[in-house]
Amino acid sequence: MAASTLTEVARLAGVSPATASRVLNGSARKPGKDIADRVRQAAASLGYIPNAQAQGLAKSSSGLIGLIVHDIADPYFAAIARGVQEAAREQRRMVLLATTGGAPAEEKEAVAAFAARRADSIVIAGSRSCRDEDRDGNAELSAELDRYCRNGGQVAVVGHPVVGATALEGYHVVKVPNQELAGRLAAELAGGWDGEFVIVGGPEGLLTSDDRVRGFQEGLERAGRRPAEVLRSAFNRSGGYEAGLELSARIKAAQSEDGGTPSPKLCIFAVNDVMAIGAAAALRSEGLRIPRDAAIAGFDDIETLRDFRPALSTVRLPLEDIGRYATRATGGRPAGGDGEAAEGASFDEVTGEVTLRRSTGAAA
Amino acid sequence: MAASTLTEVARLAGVSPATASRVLNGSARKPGKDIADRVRQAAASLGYIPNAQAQGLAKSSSGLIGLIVHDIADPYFAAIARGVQEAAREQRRMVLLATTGGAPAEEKEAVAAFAARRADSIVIAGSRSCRDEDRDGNAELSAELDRYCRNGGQVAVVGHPVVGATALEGYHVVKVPNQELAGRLAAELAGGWDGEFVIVGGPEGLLTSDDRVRGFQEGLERAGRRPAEVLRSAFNRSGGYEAGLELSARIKAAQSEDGGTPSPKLCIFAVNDVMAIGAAAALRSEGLRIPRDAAIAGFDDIETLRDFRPALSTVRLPLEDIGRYATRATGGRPAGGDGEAAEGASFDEVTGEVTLRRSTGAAA
DNA sequence: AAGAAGTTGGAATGCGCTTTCCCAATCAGA
DNA sequence: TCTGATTGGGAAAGCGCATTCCAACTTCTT
Repeated sequence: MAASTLTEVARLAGVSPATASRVLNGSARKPGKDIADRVRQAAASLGYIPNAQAQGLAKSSSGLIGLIVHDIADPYFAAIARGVQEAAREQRRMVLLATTGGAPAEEKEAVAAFAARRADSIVIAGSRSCRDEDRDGNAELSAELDRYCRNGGQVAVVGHPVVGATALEGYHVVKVPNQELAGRLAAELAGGWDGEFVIVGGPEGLLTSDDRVRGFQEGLERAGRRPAEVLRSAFNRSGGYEAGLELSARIKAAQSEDGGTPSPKLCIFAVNDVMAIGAAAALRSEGLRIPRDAAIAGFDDIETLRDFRPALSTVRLPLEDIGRYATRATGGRPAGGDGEAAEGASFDEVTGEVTLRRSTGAAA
Repeated sequence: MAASTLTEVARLAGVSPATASRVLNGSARKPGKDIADRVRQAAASLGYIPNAQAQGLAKSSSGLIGLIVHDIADPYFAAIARGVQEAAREQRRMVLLATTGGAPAEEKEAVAAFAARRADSIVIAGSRSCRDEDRDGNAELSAELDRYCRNGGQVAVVGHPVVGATALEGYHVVKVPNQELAGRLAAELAGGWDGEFVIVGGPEGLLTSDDRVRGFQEGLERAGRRPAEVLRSAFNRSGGYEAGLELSARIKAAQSEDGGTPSPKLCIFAVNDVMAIGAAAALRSEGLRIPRDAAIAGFDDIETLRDFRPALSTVRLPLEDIGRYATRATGGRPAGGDGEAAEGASFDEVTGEVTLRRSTGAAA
């Protein structure tokens, strides 16, 4: 028994399908009150649920918004997803989810799949990559996005524009000032710290990581410090853990070396919170204490990690808002509405806030 | 410029749409090699992307799977979502996401929306509620689910069956032995603890919470302990925090009361990890230490929380698997396949594992 | 009071694709 | 060489809905 159709409802109500359609779905033309009631009643008694696919086909628009993340279980993406979800709800649209592990080739597949489903818009979160191995993937991805936009799709990407993408109409970027914020973090850290700095970064070519590394170095330079060494590992907790082990060894070596007088301590900047937590776990597993033996800071201010002790110094990013903005950017009228300039690509920018806590020796 | 259509491809290839359809999408009939190549080439040169809506309409099946969670940013749901997503990928389907905050009425809306989109199946995660205020919502939800199943939809719910739902064909439940596991946790805890127990639970009527509370009490009883007092608050971090404040006051009072000789310490069981973390944060903010002044245990073993110190005793649940199983249960052939019995509703069961850690004084 | 302007419901068309059903061509068997 | 069985491609009928165009009314206007 398939679900009942508009035609059945119409027949039961003794009207034409056209009329039934008009009353059941917001059409410009409102049929007479009595007829409308009859139709509505018929629909209710049949348990009629409009077929969104058919509606979509007829109107060529689906009420769908595609969300692309690296990993939905990563709290960073989960937070963004929440924002997207909320905004989608406001706009009475549903979100389609795709996870790609961050590979541009996979992302291209996801875009194609969304396009096939005629999603009205697509939100892409997760660091862009410009690594060599991703060159082809990026090219495919941007080609796919181009096509999607040209066919009237809206896309918003969080952070960086897709590598190689041309800025056509319907292409939005929610910019995240990673570099600047990392610089500010470095500056504030440098203000209260005499020791060396070391950066735990993701693989080279991951734009988000690179930006944060670069910004941090700039911040150090402005503060008159020498550049920090950069350790590279995976952009997740285990990457942080590995780097942490490496650093533990160094710290211990340094400690035993200079016998009594402790050398200036190390301050570790991990380019995101989960890496920082991983690194912290590694230090701890090696018997080191934070911030006694080393300070540590992250980036993102992941909610679930706020109860971590010692509280992690980090840069708060309005993750949920980012998701919301990205969604809204793709949301309203197609283009050139009443609002601000809306020709071609649009760029939103959010901001963050340096948040010093115990892990770098801050008071609270 | 709308995306190109099958007909255009067919025209370019000089064949009929029927033939084009047959070669481009897995049909039983395979056209001749030369023709197939021509069609494929035409499709490639046009950048043809099949319109999934139209396909869905024609075949009445969408390749969509709906996922309903309370909150996608909650790590519990995020983990389940990851499992669902993975399984969906295996089945070459896409997931539609809906968040409801746990209200049955909202869940009903979500089911209706999924039904409208003709999702092939629906996975519902998140505790069922049997509170009075949700009575109507539950009734609507189960009616909606019934209809959905009767129309050939597959639904899998995690934990408990939907309150009031009848077990028809296509209705699956992935059972989580909350009660038993909580009992085991209580037993193990009682083995190494002399003091009192207190339970921090969610609102009464939240089935998952209730089960865990009940199981814990049973475990205590079997261990010859008296039943624990139950504090109720919200089923999230802030609920845990509030309860934690309340408990802090009591602990302090008790401590000051019996001057030197410390009274037996309190062991707090929070019915999920985030509540436990909240409670722990509250104790800490009141200057209490764990496990020195009180022990604490949670439930779920949320991944992001594993680096929390002191490490949280908890019950590990295979969250990702749960999502996977639920998805697979709705996945394969409609019913009565080659596998096990498949008439009517089906029930899968996962299991968990008590994991004692530092927060309750365990060695490591 | 008669024609213009505005309503209101219905018939018909099309969205893009799948899937019978049909027909011409090919092949095996006799 | 002819018949019956296959095969391979095309024509056409929907899938369920929105929407344009029409026809039949109703309400104003002068």
